[in-house]
Amino acid sequence: MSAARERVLATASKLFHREGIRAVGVDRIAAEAEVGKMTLYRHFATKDDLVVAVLETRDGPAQAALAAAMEHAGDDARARLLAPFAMLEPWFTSRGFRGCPFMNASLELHDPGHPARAVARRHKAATRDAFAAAARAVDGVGDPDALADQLALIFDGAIAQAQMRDPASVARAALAAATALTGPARPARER
Amino acid sequence: MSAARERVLATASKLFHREGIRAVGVDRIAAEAEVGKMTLYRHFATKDDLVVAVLETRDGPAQAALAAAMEHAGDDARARLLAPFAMLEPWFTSRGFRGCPFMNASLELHDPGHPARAVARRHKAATRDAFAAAARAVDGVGDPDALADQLALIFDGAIAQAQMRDPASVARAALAAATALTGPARPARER
DNA sequence: GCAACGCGATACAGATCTGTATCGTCGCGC
DNA sequence: GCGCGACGATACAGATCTGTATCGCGTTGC
Repeated sequence: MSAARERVLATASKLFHREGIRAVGVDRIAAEAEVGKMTLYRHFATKDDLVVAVLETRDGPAQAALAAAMEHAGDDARARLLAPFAMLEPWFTSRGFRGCPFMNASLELHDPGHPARAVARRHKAATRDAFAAAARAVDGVGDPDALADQLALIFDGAIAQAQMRDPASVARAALAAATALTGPARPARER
Repeated sequence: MSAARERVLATASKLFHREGIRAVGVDRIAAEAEVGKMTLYRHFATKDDLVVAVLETRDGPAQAALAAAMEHAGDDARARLLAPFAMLEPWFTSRGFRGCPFMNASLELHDPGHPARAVARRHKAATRDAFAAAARAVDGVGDPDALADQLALIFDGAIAQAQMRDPASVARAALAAATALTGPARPARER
């Protein structure tokens, strides 16, 4: 609604992701958003409220990007399920890669009761459900829900490890593991 | 060597893990370690130095715990390789579970050049190598190094997700994925 | 018995953080 | 044309953080 509010959200989102939540103060956010500090506090009562709002605005686009990667993979259901893993390597090696904002927030805001962590939990549940829906479309998958749990696990593991090991080899390992767990292509011929 | 230094290290390790690195100040560490602030700064020139020292003292015991879990699994090489994944569920559901200190530090200390992140990288490389060594002992594993990459990925993914999803089901998914990727038991009979 | 050193306690400097208070101004609706 | 509300700027309060400076005590080696 408000242009100032949008500028604050976009600036905070960028700075939080690039430098961390605790490392960026509200003064800096207001200055870089070219907004008075009181304007910021009129829209977001506390910094925690701003953090929650930032994560909530990031959830939609993040899910859309996952869906777009699957959609872009074409008609084959197995290729669609594995498409997110194929895009990990270019993502990890892209400039400014900083991991998953929801995971970062959860681990940085150490208190388990922090409201931002509830947003992260919802985001992770939605991601897992997207994998489950895609897995149900693949022939020969015995337990799509169990497979979705495993793929979501690999997905987040790759994002976490990409910041502690060689990102390209982590991405390749994730794709290999996801491919192996999904099973061979077109086993329907067997039946 | 110094008793005061040991108390500082132990106290910092506990507080950093429980409440986060940035959330705990040096005044609090000195007070809870029953040590003067200047004593702390005589042993560790800066807080970053203390953080690095804490992580370095945690590396040895962490590797030892992994090795002990494998050792405790008995003689079967495949069971030894999978033993770390079998212990995830009790670990995740134990009181005070706070994830992996090295991963937490890496994501909390957002700057990629922070010296603590180098310690975390070494720790993760050592963990992967432990998986690789165990994988080489298992019959029927085609590429132990590739399998080690995948298992390390799942291990860290489980630790990360355990803080954002139901820990017990995350642990079960990790064990299932690791088991599936390692392949069937005793395929040597085939050849 | 004494000198030296490690240690604890405390005060301080300087920076930074969240959140509030105040004031002037601009723009839009009525 | 006018009043009201949103906005920008700035100063401030109070807390907290890292790192330094200083002083006095106790223990230990010689």
